Amino acid sequence: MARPFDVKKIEKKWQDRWLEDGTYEVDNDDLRERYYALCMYPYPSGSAHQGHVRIYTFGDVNVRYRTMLGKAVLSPFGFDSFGLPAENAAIKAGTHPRIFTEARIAELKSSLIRLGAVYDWRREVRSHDPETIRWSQAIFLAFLKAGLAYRAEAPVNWCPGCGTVLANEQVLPDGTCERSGDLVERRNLEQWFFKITDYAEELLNDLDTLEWPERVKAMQRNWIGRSEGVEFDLALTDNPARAIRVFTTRPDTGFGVTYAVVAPEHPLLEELTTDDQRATVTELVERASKESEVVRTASSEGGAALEKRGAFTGSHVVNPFNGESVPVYVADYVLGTYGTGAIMAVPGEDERDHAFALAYGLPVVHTTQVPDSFDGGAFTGDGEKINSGFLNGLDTGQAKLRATEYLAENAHGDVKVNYRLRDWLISRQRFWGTPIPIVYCSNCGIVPVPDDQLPVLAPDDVTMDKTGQSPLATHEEFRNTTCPVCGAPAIREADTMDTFCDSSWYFLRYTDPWTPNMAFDPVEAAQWMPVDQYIGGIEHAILHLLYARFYVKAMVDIGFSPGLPREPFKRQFSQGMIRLSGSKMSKSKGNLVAPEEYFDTVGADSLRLFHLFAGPPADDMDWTDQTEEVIEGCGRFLDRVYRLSQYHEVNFHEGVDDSDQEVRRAVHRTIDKVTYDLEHWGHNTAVAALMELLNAISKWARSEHGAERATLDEAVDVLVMLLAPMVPHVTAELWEERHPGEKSVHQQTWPVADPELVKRAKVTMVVQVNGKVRARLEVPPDISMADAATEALEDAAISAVLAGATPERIVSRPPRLVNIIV
RNA sequence: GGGGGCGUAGCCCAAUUGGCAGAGGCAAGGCGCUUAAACCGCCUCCAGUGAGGGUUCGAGUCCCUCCGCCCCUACCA
Repeated sequence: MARPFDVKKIEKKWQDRWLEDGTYEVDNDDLRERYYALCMYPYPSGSAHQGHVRIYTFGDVNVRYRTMLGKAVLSPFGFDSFGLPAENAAIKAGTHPRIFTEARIAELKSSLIRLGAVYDWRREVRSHDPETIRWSQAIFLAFLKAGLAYRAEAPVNWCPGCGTVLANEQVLPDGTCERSGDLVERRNLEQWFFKITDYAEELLNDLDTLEWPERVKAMQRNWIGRSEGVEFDLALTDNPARAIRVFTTRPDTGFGVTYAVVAPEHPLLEELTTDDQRATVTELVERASKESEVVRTASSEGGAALEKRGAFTGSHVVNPFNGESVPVYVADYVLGTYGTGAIMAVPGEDERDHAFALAYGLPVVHTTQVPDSFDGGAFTGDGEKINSGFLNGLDTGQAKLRATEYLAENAHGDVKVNYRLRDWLISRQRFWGTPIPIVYCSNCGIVPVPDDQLPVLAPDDVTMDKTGQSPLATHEEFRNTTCPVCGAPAIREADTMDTFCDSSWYFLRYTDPWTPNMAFDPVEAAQWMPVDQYIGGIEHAILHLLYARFYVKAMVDIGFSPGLPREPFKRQFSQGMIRLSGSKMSKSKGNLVAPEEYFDTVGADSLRLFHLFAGPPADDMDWTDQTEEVIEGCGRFLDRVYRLSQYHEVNFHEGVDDSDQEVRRAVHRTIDKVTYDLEHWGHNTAVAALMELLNAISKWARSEHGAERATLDEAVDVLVMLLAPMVPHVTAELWEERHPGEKSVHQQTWPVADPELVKRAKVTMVVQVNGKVRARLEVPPDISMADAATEALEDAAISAVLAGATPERIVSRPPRLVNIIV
């Protein structure tokens, strides 16, 4: 038997119709209840791969399902079209990144349309469009004006061979450049930052209000990394007026301080270094400053094991707890960017300090009673204080409090909360990004480009390679300008903004890309926001989602978009990734499986159904040898639906009987099940339930006894409607065949289960004796505890087993089970 | 090192959240249809839940210990 329908023909037919009719376009004055459905806008890497298919299928099911629930669904799409790959590809191919990027966008768009995913394309946003650039720049300037943007020196990866700055991803684990193989160095450049740390506390606290996967929230919490402790002074032994300020979360271990450490970047290092130590200190500082971040971290498989390198500065400080003088070291394991850039070292209770102490022959003192089983070097657990003067005998918690008070009185101690989160470095020494709209004037300093001169657009004729600096810096015409304030000759900023800036507000632009002279009308945005369901890859769990949250909070606070909720994404979902032979399927890994061949053969509906059915949406999925067969199985299921819908080989009888009632019940239970599953990300079990329903209807309708006509009509209509969000083409076609002249299935109202029909008339209750199943009884679902027990005891099989014994205890859990203990 | 997750038929996965281990699918085998094969239809086979212990009338589910795999993060004091 051949396939009952022409897949390619009907898929094309409906895709054209959805586009032509604007079926999924929604206007801002729509009176229905609003729903904002959003998938993360993708970097346009070319035609879709299975990862795209998966996310956009989930997204599309949501859009179509919410629409059938009667909502005005905002379903926009756009492209994160700035970025490094386009720039590199353009350099390689000798073309312009825009040409390259727009060709990739066209490919991806075409894949999406062939997948049957529907969007309001009128609202399309692309990062590299001049209007988008304009508003990305306006937001930057608003941040600058509000004091949320500032300039500071920061290290970058510098490749001497390429004469350019590299992103961390371009540096290989051994610290060499992926293209030239040269050893990458660290260089300090003046760069722009956003003060995201101002929002650390709120970003952390508001996580509790979000309906996001726990693992994503956990990742953000770890990234923000709040820690409470004490900051205090370690006075110099030789000059008590001077002190090194340190931060610790373990003030209780103060008596165990046997040395102190400052970071190589510490401002006091110069002063601390004595002449006889200068040579070694300088050597260490130089080495540390040259090494790229990648090298510093790449070899750190299991951080604590990393070799600790340092040098004695020649100075000593006084431990405020016991008055002892301890040496000050400089070491690269202390970071200049965290806390105060200096620490008190407690080798008895900190593993890193212990490793350093061991390497440099420094004493180790334990201030916590270690358990008998402990045989390691540093004990980081809690316990009774020892060797700790006035803290002796206290537990860790009490000792922390007492030590904090002591430091406040004796060492300028202050309770302090530190965050791991750093300010966001947004400068990129790249061409293919949003230019930072700043001019440097020798008279006026840093001058923002006035609003009426936005957007600042990069010229097209820029050399992108081997320049020694940002590509834009080499373009004289762009670079040389006049100061907007005083009119004197001035220099334009040549760096571009991190592409995460673009993706931090694109979802606001979607809500109103039309109003002239505005990024979006805040009133319109406030009507749609927050996003009701945001879907995207787990790889964006931290940065993108955190930056976007920061942007929205900041934009509200500075008055750029008043009235918006402070959290942009109410519900977030991260679908699992697809693996091929063990590694993530991605363009960079070159292990893609293109969906196009499936569109041409089994069709988009079958492929969609496969992705929905393959497993729990949040779980990773392996693309295996068997996958092909499962996809075909999904196609077979659709064929069976099609034949059933046409009443192929179906028999009929007159009048409604028990068999018809049973099917009606199955239909309504399935409505319940599928609705629940779509709300709770159980797409795989929803599909299974629909397969089960098809089996049930099919068996009944094709039996000799046959089906009652109206019952079958309802059953098949419901089946088609429940399937519609998942397999939109075939269901649209079937609905049209079954209901010519009526509105499309996608405009139908989502079926509602009749509670009376969902209830089961009879339930099988298991009767156990001592945990062993001895009988099964058909009982009403609302049977009482007492009745359940009575019926169980009265059962012939049970009394036979009991043989007159008196039950010691009867556990009655109606209507599922009764367990008789003798 | 820290955080999160997973482990159930040959394979992908269910299990009403503590109540009969099996819903769905793939594969395999058989039968029917067919000149034959594919397609199609019907049927069958297959695990006691990674290992061990605990709580409970009852554990795949809760709690400990261990094993294996995956993801994130990492010298953050």
